[in-house]
Amino acid sequence: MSEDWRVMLREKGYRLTPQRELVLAAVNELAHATPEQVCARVQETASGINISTVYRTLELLEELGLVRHAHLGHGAPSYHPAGHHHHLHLVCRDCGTVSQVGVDVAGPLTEAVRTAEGFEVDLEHFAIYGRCRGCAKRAQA
Amino acid sequence: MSEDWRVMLREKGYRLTPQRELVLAAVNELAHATPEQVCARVQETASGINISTVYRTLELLEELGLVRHAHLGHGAPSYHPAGHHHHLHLVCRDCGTVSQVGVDVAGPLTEAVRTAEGFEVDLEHFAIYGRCRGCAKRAQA
DNA sequence: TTATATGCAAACCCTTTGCAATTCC
DNA sequence: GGAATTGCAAAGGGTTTGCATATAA
Repeated sequence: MSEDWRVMLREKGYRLTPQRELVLAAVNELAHATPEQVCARVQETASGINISTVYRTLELLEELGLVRHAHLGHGAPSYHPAGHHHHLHLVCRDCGTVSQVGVDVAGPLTEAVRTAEGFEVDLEHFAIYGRCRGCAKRAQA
Repeated sequence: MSEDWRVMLREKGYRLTPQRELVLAAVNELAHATPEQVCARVQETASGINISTVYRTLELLEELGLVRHAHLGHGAPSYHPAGHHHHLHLVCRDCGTVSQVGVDVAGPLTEAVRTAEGFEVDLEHFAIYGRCRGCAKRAQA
């Protein structure tokens, strides 16, 4: 499975470039990273790479199903390997901490919305906002 | 209740300005609007108002609990009156349509996350991403 | 009177685009 | 060789900032 994507690239008429390999490797290593962070990582190896190449490459890798992105806040999105097992992101409005929970907690909501609206929910795309345990305690004090 | 906020403003040491009245009125009338849209609406009455005043005022009104904002997509946030009864936003990844459902569908998720993580969920802040009925059908075809 | 609020212009962050130069196949 | 890809620089959307001017209280 690790080499398949090079084949996939070619089959779709794309070319295999060092930049594309490095960007994919960076996303895999960093697990959750903004385009800026991916760029910084790649520049450790290939100092010449440009931020616009990173953006174009992330878009391509996402189209190929190799990476995905999630919006965890008001800033830049976060890219992660598509292979990672699924999880929701919990973002604390006060301290900004990001934690994760399995998608299964969303089962009833997903079902309810599907039944009521015919809408297919993808809760992984946007973070779930709220207050973490510590900040919730602090807020009610 | 409609005039209370002027009192609240003063008590906190803020001043009552025409700009603040107009921005609040615009949010109430538009129900869901970006800062840009609020600005445009206010300019119908007071052509001189500046976009930075709109940003500053929306922040203030939110601090006072008079308006709230939600992130419905990658673009600008959407401001709405705080009084409105609560609802979640469903955003279709394909056609972009925004629909609404009551907060109650989120009950089980809210409970599960609270129990498991001590995290207090606010599902209204970020939209729920996915595919609306029409686009879901189209996608599987 | 005087501290707060405004308008303006400039800067900011994040992202996209046009185009000439480069590189993969 | 020729099309796809890159780097660069410039522009774009959305937002924030510093500062002089205006205004509510």
